[in-house]
Amino acid sequence: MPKTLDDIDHRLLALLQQDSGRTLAALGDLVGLSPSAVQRRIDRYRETGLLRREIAVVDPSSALLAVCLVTLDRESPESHRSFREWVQAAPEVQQFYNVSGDHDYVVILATSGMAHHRETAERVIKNAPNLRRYSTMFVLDPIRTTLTVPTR
Amino acid sequence: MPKTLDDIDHRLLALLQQDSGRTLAALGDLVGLSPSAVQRRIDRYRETGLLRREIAVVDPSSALLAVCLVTLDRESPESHRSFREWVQAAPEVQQFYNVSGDHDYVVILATSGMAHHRETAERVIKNAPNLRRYSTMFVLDPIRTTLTVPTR
DNA sequence: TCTGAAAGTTTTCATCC
DNA sequence: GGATGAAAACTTTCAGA
Repeated sequence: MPKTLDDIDHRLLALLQQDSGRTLAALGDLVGLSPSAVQRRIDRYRETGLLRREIAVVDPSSALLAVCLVTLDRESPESHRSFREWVQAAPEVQQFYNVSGDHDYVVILATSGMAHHRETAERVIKNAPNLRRYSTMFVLDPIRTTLTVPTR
Repeated sequence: MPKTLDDIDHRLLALLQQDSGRTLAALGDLVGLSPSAVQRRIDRYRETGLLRREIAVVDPSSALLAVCLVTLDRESPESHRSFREWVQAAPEVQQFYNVSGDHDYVVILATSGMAHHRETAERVIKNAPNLRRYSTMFVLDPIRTTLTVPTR
């Protein structure tokens, strides 16, 4: 249970989401806290599950990104379940959302090029049972790619 | 200039994109290299710009995510430029792609709830000059949210 | 209960082989 | 690519507010 976060917590979380490579001392300077106080707060974020992990970000311009919109044929739970499992098994699936509206899923594929993309789309999406509709938008320019979410 | 990456580089980069919290010793064990050799490789990734930074990942289920598809009215460079600037200025814009196909842009908004979303969509997107079409898919379940890209 | 400071431990960095 | 010593960071503990 995340206890109520104060203003310093929000600033700290925003900083960590932008760049977690800073030292505790540097973070402390930025928010006005001692390094140990900063560390205690970060520990709490991890314990409560608010902070999941740290990752290294690779330059996305070296990859081919594609946003795929998927609609399945029916609302049968089995077809959704098997579709999810199939998609989740693919390492090329960078993001995978169940969404509201005309489509059921948004799948963002990250591949090394068009040949790899075609192979992946074929294997991961087009082979899905009960696939009704499927469209692809290729990313021409990844203007911003973050995972930042607001904490308040 | 990324020199040609060998197999160990690819494995190292995959590990770092999954979780960069590991020590050099742990990484070395996983790929069969000494800690200092691992460090040299990581330094090279940073120098060449392949590795941009490290970030902390906050649990996305605490936020309201929305995938917005945007089409502008004309191909006038000015309207695209001003739209980009306007969108880029908003901290709620988690991802922002220029894409091929019927739509011009995909914008993923991360907000604290529906009230925040409506305010943000109004401010960031609906006020755009030359906005032709705009649709929103709310994320019901963020099944996978990574920034992983293939390195080969 | 939370903060800040200091001691002990681990990791990282630079140089050498 | 590996190994070593030096520097830096992190973790733990403890005293104070």
